[in-house]
Amino acid sequence: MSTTTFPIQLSFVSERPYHHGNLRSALLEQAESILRDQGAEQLSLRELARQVGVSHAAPRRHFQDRQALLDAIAENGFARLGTELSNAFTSVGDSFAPRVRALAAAYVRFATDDAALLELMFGAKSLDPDGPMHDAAMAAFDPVFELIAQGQAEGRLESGDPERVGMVLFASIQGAAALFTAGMIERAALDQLTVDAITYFLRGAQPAQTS
Amino acid sequence: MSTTTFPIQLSFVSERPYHHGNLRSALLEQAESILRDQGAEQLSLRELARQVGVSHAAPRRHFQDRQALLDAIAENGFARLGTELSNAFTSVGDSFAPRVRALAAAYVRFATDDAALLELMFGAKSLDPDGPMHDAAMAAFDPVFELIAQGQAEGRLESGDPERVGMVLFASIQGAAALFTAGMIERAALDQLTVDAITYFLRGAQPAQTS
DNA sequence: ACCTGAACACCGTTCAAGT
DNA sequence: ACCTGAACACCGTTCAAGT
Repeated sequence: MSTTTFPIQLSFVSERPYHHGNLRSALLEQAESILRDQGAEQLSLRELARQVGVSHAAPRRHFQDRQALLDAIAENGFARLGTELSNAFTSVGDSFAPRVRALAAAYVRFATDDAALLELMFGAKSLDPDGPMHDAAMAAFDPVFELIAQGQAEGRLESGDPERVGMVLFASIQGAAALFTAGMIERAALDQLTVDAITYFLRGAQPAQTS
Repeated sequence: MSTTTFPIQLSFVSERPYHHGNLRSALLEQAESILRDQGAEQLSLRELARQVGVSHAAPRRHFQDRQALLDAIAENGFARLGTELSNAFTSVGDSFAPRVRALAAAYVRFATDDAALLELMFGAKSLDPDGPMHDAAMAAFDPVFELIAQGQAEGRLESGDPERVGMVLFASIQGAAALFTAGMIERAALDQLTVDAITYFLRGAQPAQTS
């Protein structure tokens, strides 16, 4: 009779002995799954502990309170978003316009795949300037600003602080995803909106006509 | 000895006898105030009832559950947003560009004045197509689409479904406000971003050059 | 070091009963 | 019609105690 006969959510990540050494990651993993399926409001520490198979007080060792757990999830989210944007940037050749489309598509995919996570990430108060998560969050968007710099170097975008120029693109894509996850527009309208937002951005952010 | 000696939150709206006839609006008003100050998560039905001076079961007569209260608040929000956008549209002369700026400014003001309310409005599941609140929500943005139609009629915007064209502007302004309320950018950056979003939209949505 | 069990002060929701 | 009070099944958080 081994001690772990029940195949309780082994999940993707690990097949280690459980209970000792990786409670923290088991909690995070399960919490992310609940978040995705039920939303942040339905995420209860007690239920989470139950599903992972520990007492309701055990999570306290790893997360001081509910908010600390949510913050940790959000931080994971920014890390994953960063790698996904980075992948999109490098996996599509090196011309400017396709990269813009790939980056926007990657962001929209991330946002719509796990709307509750994105909401959590943007709801995290720790995001504000000088907050502990601000740098990690901004780092995720580095590929966007790098791309803007490329567009400027190639004369396709007006000059100026890449963060300032890129923020316009970022805001419109973020807004588009928000309209979809809020249910205001349907999937097809989101795709159309994404294309339009990119088109208008590229035309609107061109250097002033010189002829 | 009158029955109402304590001046418990008389608030703005009414000075009617209280307790009889207007519990519903008293609850809504107080709930909106709590929402603005503390956020939706801190809004407890029991505490709300306490503050309004009724038993914890009394709200049930007017709101079947917590979600119904939140939905009602969101609906009020869309109504108020509608009138504020409408006011912005009509209170600034009738030229196109100033109207765009006024509308954007009004939206940003609404969003940043009461971020928790906007989050609630966009979080309301009842927003999706065929949901009970979708029409009321879309109606609030009528001034935006009307303005787009004006821009098209004056040859300043490319033709096409005004909803499609306007959605790009709407998304970018909404995204800008979201970046601010999330704490990612500061107030000054939001103002700059709003200006840039409008500029890029106006240039990018121009009819194709014909010469 | 890591986890448990009991305890405390809250919730939302329901329902019989009061006026 | 509108509200109350008790009850139920949950919470998050804390803390002494176990191994």
